[in-house]
Amino acid sequence: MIAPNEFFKCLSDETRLKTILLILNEKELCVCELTEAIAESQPKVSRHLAQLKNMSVLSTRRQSQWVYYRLNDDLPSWARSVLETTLAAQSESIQPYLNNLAAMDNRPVCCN
Amino acid sequence: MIAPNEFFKCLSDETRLKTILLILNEKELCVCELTEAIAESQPKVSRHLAQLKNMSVLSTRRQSQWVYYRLNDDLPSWARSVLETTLAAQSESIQPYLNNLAAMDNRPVCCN
DNA sequence: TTTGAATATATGGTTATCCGTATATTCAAA
DNA sequence: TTTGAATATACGGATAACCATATATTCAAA
Repeated sequence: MIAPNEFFKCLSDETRLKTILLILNEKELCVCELTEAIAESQPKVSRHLAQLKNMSVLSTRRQSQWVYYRLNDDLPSWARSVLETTLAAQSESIQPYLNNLAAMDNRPVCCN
Repeated sequence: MIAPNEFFKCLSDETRLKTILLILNEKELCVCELTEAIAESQPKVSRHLAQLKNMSVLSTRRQSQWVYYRLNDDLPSWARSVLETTLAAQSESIQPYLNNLAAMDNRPVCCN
């Protein structure tokens, strides 16, 4: 049961907020997809994702070499609602990152 | 036009989040009311309020000796919606602070 | 015009956050 | 069983955030 201010702390970093909104938009994404989409270093992305998983905001699924992150199913409904509201207001500003995703070479094929 | 992650940073501190939710619930509150409600030092409360005003989350109105803080009317609707959602989910946990307010001695009378 | 209540700010110190770089781990294909 | 791609973590250093304490400011009543 994440405390509200702790949840907001998760959203207070630009990199983390971007990744969360992209994941919310795409259902699930692996680390290399996110790294490509937001054009940040792999360790930086990975570190923030680990933090979000640790805070129970995200959960993971391993698919051979790839680790897919998605929203934690147990996220409280108020928190999910906050994210949906934010995504709706930011749909335009995340478009460039979605474009990067679409243009990605050798994008792993989700098979599950 | 506050950036979403900056707005969430405002909510990431427990003291700031408490004050914002109380203000949202009560329409407007002065510094001494907030200080009494959440039982924190006056400089601490004042500093956080100044920060929230600086970020355009709150606005102020002077009433002789008292400075009343309220939500900034220009707050983007997504941000206001986030706050409403959070307040609805936290109405129980802010109750003790509302009780402190109600029990406050020499509470300034709002006359405007 | 002095006094006291309400509020704001300055100062210095402590802790938390974030980052780049380097390295470790895991897994599957060769 | 070695190699390379994907991911995770460790380490140091820089900056930001937060706080307690002390002091300044503002205003109205005396």
